[in-house]
Amino acid sequence: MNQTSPISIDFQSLKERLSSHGLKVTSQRLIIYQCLLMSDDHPSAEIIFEKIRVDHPSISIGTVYKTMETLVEAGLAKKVKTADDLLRFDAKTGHHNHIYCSNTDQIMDFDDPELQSILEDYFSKREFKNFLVTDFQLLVNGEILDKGKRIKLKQSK
Amino acid sequence: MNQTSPISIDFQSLKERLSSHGLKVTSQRLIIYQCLLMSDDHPSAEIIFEKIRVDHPSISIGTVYKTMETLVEAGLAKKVKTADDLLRFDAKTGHHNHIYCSNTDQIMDFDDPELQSILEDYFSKREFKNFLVTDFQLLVNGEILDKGKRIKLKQSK
DNA sequence: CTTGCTGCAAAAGGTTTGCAGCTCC
DNA sequence: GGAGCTGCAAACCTTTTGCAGCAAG
Repeated sequence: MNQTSPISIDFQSLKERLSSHGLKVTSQRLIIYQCLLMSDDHPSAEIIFEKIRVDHPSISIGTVYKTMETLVEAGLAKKVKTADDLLRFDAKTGHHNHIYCSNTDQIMDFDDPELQSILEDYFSKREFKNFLVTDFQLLVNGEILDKGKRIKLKQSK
Repeated sequence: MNQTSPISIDFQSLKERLSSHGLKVTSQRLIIYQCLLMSDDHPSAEIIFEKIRVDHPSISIGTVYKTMETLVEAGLAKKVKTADDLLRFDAKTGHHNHIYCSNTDQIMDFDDPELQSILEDYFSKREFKNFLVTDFQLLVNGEILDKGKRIKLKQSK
């Protein structure tokens, strides 16, 4: 878990990825998408906005929301949600599970081929009456024991 | 899945359950808790409010929110969240998984002892460095094939 | 040129909060 | 009688929307 993304994040490949998904290439989309790809912490729209704003003060929060929605629709990002709150995003669109720490509010990727095959095996055998399974995801909740490394990102609640 | 709750829902037992959890017994809490227990569809605060309002027009939405929060804190209810949106509630506090239909916005309980033991087995063997697993939950996404039975509850989106 | 994206500001939910009065214990 | 609930309304925050102007293809 927490490995770096295998996707190259130079603007040229991002441009190609956007246009191959039928999206117009704009500087805002490139920056937002790049920011998401460089984040391994499943940022919210607000967090992406704050990060980008440092270098691109004219960006607007509405654009971030719209772009995230567009990326999700295009299949270039996924929505993630925890037992607590807030919508957050993930550039890894392949199947994987998540670990959520309720103390620090961190979401970490949790990729384990063994678990994956256990679950796929189970679902291939299991029949659902009148229900088509499109996707499944395991969310592991718990607490990071390694204290003091991070502070809670959330604005209280 | 979709079995009726094993919890008795007469006011006397509800009173006892509330006070044994250190909560004052009020008519609003009894009604709200009873409504949640009788629901197998993981209602939102808004839905509970609408259901209750029919017979108890003086109830306020703020009370419903506060009471739900209180019940969750007391361990008498759980929060549930889907890949889409909205916070919803579940009176079943024991470990179980959920099935979510993105077409109708229904959340169904998904209790399978076989799956449960597979997962417990996996987690007992799996070690997490610096992470204490308190809970895990599988969310199955998909579509109900049995069309026409229900309409989407959600107010668009 | 035309489509569709951006920025702005206003609006729209859903949820929380402050407070006075009332209830339960 | 006092702690702690309730109802009401206002506030809050995140997200969405409408629209005029602008940029990409």
